[in-house]
Amino acid sequence: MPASIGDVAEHAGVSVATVSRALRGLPNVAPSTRARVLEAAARLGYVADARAAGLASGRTRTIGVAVPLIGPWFFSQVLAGVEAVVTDRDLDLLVLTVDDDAGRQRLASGARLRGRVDGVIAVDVALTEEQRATLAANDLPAVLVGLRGEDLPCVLVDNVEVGRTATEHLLSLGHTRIGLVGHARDDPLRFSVPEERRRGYHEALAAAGIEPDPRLELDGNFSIPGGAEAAEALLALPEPPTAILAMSDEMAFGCLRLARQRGLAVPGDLSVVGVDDHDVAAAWDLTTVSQPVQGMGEQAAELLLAVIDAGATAPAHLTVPSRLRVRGTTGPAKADRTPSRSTQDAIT
Amino acid sequence: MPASIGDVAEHAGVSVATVSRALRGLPNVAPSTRARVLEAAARLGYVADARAAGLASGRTRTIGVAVPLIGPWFFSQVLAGVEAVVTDRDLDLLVLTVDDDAGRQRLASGARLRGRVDGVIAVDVALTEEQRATLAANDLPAVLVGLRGEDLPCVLVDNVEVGRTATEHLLSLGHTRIGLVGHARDDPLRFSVPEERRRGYHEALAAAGIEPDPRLELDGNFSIPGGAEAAEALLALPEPPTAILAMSDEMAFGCLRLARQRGLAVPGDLSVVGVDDHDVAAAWDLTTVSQPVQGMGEQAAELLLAVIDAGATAPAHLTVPSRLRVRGTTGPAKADRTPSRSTQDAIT
DNA sequence: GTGAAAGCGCTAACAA
DNA sequence: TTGTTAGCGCTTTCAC
Repeated sequence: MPASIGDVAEHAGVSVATVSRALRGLPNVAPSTRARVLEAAARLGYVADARAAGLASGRTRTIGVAVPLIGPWFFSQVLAGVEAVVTDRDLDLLVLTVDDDAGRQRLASGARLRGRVDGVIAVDVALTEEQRATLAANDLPAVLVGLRGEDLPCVLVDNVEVGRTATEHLLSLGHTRIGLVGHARDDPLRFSVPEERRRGYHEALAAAGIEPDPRLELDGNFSIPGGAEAAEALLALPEPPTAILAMSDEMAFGCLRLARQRGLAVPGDLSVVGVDDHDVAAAWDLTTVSQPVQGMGEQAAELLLAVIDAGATAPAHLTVPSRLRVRGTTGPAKADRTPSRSTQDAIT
Repeated sequence: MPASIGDVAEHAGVSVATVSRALRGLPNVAPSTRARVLEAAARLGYVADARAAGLASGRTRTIGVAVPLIGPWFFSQVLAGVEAVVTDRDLDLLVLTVDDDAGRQRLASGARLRGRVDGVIAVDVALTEEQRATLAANDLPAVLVGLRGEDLPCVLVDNVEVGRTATEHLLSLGHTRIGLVGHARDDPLRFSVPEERRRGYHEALAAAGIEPDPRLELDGNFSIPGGAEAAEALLALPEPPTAILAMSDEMAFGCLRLARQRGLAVPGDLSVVGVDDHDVAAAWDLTTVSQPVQGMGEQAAELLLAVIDAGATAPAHLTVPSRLRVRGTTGPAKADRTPSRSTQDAIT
């Protein structure tokens, strides 16, 4: 049975109101009184019950983050970013995974979050148009990361630019057959990231006068094995690509693994570019388009806290910069690759 | 202003007690009454306030996880494991970072957690003996992951075995000069993992009749850059090692990067073995000692829930298995490496 | 099967 | 500067 505020009051010989004030550092408490209260609280090991404090004050001092998954690099980095600012403000962090429509509905309606958090950050949560509206209409302050929502503050990357930048880099190296490894969602209207990156890829190809070849665009499931499988399928094509743009570094790692298994030189036989700038990317010497993932979490948290503190403001749409980082996995396209390959085959 | 239980009661024409019972699925509610209540609740979009429910019931339906950091792979995987079982039981997850002594003290004393969680899992939190005792004496159910605590339930890996297994593998390949890249904590009594792995390394060397060379044991900070730096220093030794045991895969990645930069063949010139079986390890073909990281999180959560549900039980100490996974970064030691190197130098 | 009422432990007006 | 008191919104006896 932990000590309650009444116990402290009794021991300090003051009222509970004074204990509350003294412990929260409010003004209008005599220094001597405050000292006595602090002493009594310390002696009793008193800590205010968060539920009771929250119930009475209307606040929870907790902010929620909704992610589809916790384990993958991207989400763990966003979480770390949010955590940094949340901890800095002496708030707590509630993490919830939202990976199905029931979860999205609960999130949008505010169910399960009432009395738990003062606001929520939804990271790559593929809400329907209607759910977004519900969330916005909700009394719960919310910020979106990764996906757009008109009437809500968002932290976004220009994913069309991401796709275009990476593709232009490969084009500039002379590649003309460029594989695209991404993710085919059931509903691209909701999880729009792959679709936008693909658009950038198409734009860059078009600008170079290259006709996109649908056979070069494969699903990689945003995972390492998925990337490997996609690369395998691409390389099995009659006219395989000389370069691959993977929509995440993890898929790029899968491509690199497959290339190594096939004995292909990178970038000699195959160039690979990723997206993210994963911690491991530099160690792997992977060319990639970086995004400030942790920074996105921080920005989202700042945005959310501003909404919570200031009440409703105009929903800010923040676009964070991406940047091409050229490293060792991309290089010039061979003038003629197929011949040299035939030669190899002949030798074998 | 969200609807309260009173509003629902009014709309359904029953008392608040009945609403509470009906909504929580308790028995002793007439089906027709329950239906009316559910209908009213749905119409009003009613959700019980978690603070009020918690205050009245004494429970929070939330469990806490304390980690030193959120971003690194190991912690994000443990979190994912915990999250899986927590979500399964329809509980919430509060994440807090504890990375300094003030934080450890707060955690041990239960401060900041009162009224927030029903129990806490501390992952690799380097508590002092005294703090562990405080935590154990606390009314807050707690489970430790990674570090031992006599009077608390723990989920552990046999880290001596981890070090021994990895070292024996290298010895069996003929390596005799084996570098060790780990972490030098101020107080190895508190964060004992590196010390234990080092012990296993020493044991294996001793069993092979090899005298340990302190110059071969370096700090790698459990990070990729740290691993690279350590590898650099090791390779700069007059008699460089032919193999490196890195205490984490991330440090092993750093070693591999450095090796590649130096133009060293792996495993031809240098063998590298890690610990963890990081997602990326397989893609990199890294030999490593795997531990069921996500599983450790799950086990810890199960243990904690058992303590919460069943009250105080004998503190279980669970040891999860580690396993050597031989892949491509380890190979036979060259018979004589130094000579061939001199030749190279001469040519250059 | 249902309701009345007493808290849960705190904060925030309002008095003094 | 300090105390009194009325909630915050729910759960939980205890009656009926």
